[in-house]
Order: sequence, then structure tokens, then C-alpha cells
Amino acid sequence: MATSTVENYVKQIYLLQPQAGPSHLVAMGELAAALAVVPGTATSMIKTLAEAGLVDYEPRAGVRLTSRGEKLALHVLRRHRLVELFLVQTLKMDWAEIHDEAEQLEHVISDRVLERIDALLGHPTVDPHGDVIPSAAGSMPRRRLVALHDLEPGTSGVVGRIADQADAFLQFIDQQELRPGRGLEVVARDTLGRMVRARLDHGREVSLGFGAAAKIEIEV
Amino acid sequence: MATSTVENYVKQIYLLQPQAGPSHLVAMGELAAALAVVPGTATSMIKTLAEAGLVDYEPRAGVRLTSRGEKLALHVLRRHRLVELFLVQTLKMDWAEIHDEAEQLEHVISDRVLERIDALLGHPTVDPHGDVIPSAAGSMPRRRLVALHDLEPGTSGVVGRIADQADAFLQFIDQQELRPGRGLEVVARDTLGRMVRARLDHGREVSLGFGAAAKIEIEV
DNA sequence: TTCAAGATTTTGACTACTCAAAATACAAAC
DNA sequence: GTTTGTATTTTGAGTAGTCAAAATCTTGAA
Repeated sequence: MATSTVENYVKQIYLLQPQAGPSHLVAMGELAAALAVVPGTATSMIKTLAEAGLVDYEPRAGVRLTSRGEKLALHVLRRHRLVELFLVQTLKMDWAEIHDEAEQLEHVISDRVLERIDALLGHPTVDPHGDVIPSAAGSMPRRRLVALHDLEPGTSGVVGRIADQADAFLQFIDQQELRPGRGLEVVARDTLGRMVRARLDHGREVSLGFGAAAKIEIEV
Repeated sequence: MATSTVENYVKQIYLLQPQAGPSHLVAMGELAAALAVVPGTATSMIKTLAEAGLVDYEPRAGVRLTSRGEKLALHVLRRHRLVELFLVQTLKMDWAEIHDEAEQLEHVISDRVLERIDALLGHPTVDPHGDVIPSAAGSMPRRRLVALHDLEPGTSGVVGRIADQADAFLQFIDQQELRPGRGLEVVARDTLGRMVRARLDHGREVSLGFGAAAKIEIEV
């Protein structure tokens, strides 16, 4: 059985993966910082995880989860998010104090207890922060995502996925403040000029060509 | 903060103390067996606990909790028993499977979460096995309980505690409808045949060997 | 009083982490 | 093409807990 430490490592890699470049490799420094250990510790621990088949490790480049590693990460995330919801919903705890509690509990909740909590809460799909709760089978439920350039004006939604891993494009997305999680509403769409205009949830507006908008997937 | 291991040691010493002689010293061998470690491990660990002021250690004689140790033990026991009740009552888990779960959870439940659970359950005083739940302040009322096989025919009382957490035994108790709270009257007792017969408060009668009856403690 | 049996302690070694600090690789700038 | 700065890896050491097996006590019987 995986120790808490192992679970924390794979979980953290999973969470950092989206921010990683097109290689999907999480840098050692970033990982170490996120886990609050010195870089050398992360290096040696990652070697152990690689032995165990949970990650692919490319020295001096970074780490990436194997499918087994990802499965474990999703399992931990499921526990974490169900526990958070449980703390808020059943135990009426304060929104702000649940994260650290869940951080501890996520490592000792058995499958049996977890499924009881899941049932008690009515098989929820999102946690209090709006993060999707992975399914018991160990996969994230599929979300219905629509490319931004396919949305009619007036439609609103939340950025769910960026379907292009190129460095430059991701930097552009960052600059435009279009990272996943950002809410927006389409205000104009010109099929002949092949461009779309959206107002972000904090008021700012952005214009994009269809070529770029096609790669931005929205949860309507 | 005490590690899980430290908490387990003090809890176990607390639980073994009543069976200890008038010296109140728990023998190393017993402690080691209860914790499923080799005796040498217990010895070295106990020295650490003595350093920390949680136990008084008399080499080659045994250990005894200091008042600080007892306070910690009661705190762990409170967590364990509230969690057990919570698992049965709120999560509707099976009587027999809760002990091991609670064994894990008792070490990661914060005071904040614990008090929420306590409130949710309505500040209960006993757990599903009939064991008294120590108060938040760390006090535990002693009850006068008598083993069922020591009761004279004609005596009546209420099942107060099941002194055996083994799965199979708990399932047996369930089948025999002898859970804590059940009223009964001893109708026959055969010291030579080593068995006892009792009529339950809903009319049914059960017969038990002394071996089993010894684990059923009655509040007269 | 001596001795064997049983319990206890000591010793040495191992696992799973961790840090501090020195060594090394790499990319970017000159 | 060398240098410099930063990220990464290596090395050596420490902590908490554990086991196996040898050494040592204690006790009760002969």
C-alpha cells in the first residue's frame, strides 16, 4: 500500500501537470517547492516512485505520471474532494478550514468509508471549490466541452481545456487570462471574418481568430 | 505532536492497565504482543516515551502511564470511540467492520472535526460496543459492570459492554440480539456445565458457555 | 544454593523519509 | 567558445520506527 508520502507526491504531480509544458514533465524544483521539501529530497523520492512504476522520470528534465500513477492520483483526489464536501455539508465546517483537514484524512479513508460518504452526499460530482470529483472507477467524469469558436453570442461558460500544448500558445493563453477556470461570455462571433469576441468574468474583453478559439474548450 | 505510534503505545498501555496487578505495571511482553511488535521494539520505544514524560518505566518490571500519558490515552480513546459511533450511526456501517477503520482515523481527527462529530451525534456517552466515551476534558466515569457468567439466577440487568472486538464475536452478539442496551434476566446458571441461560427483554432466551458470557458485561 | 526457563534488554542492521551542502549539468549571455 | 547562473543530482548524515538474534536478568524448582 502506498504511504501518505507517496500519495502526496503523485497527487502533486497530477496537479502540476496541466501547468507543465508540452512535454507534460513537471520540473523537480516546482514539485519540491509544492511539497515543501528541498530539491534533493524530491529527486531521491522520485527515483523510488519510478522504481515502483508510478512515474516516468527523465533526469534533469522532470517527471510525469504513468497510467498507474495517474490512477492513484485520481483516487487520492477523489478522497480529498469527497472529504472536503463532507466536512462542509455534513459537519457544517467552515469553508476556509477544510482543506488542511482533508489533507490529513485523504490518506486514511478506506474505500468502504469513502463509498458510504459518497452515498450520504448523494454521489456528488464537484467539491466545494468547484473541482470535479473523480469517479470511483478512477477516472474523471467526462465533461461536455465545446470549442470556443462554436459558441453563439450570448452563450456563457467556463474555460475547461486548452487543446494545444505549444509553448507559445500557452503563454498567449496566460497573457489573455484564459486559463481553465475562467468564466466568460461570448459577445460577438463573425463567421466570415473568422473571429470571436468574449467578455471575461472580471470585465475584460478578448478577441480571437477561429484558429486560436478552436483550441479553447468551454464548459457551457 | 504525538505520532500515531506514540498514541498507539499509550492507548494500549491504558487498555492493559486494568488487567495489570496491584503495581499497576504493564509487562513489556504483554504490551509488545498487544501492539504486534517484538519485545525489543517495545523496550526501545518505551524508553522514548519515558524521555517524553508519558510513562514511568521500571526496567524488567514494566510501564505505567504518567498523568500526561493518561490524558493523551483518554484523548485517543475519545477519538476512537466517537469515530466508531459516527461510522455506525451516520455512515450506517456494519458493527463488525468499524474497529479497524477507527484505528486509522483516531490519529488524524483534529479537535475541530472531533467536536463537530460529537455535536452531530448529540454528545453521546457510550460507543457501539458499550465502552464509555471519555469527555473532552479527559474524564471517564467508571461503571460497575459484572460479567454475565458471574450473575446469580434471578438477577436482571442491562448489557453494558461487549469486551471483545473480534468480527466474528460481534456478529454472533448481533445474531443473539445481545447488543449494549438489551435488558435481560439470568434464568439458570450451571457452574459445573459452565453455562448460563438468560431471558432477554423481548422474551427470547439464549444459552451461553462461560467463555462467551465472560465477555458480556452487565449493568445490574 | 544452583540452575534452567522465561522474560527482558541490548546490539546491529534495515526502511522510509528528510536536510545541508558539495558536485554537476545545462542554457544563455558574452 | 568560454563563462556564469540556475536547476538538479549526489553525498553524507540524521530521525523514527522496526526486526533478528545475542546477552542478560529474575524466578521458581531441584
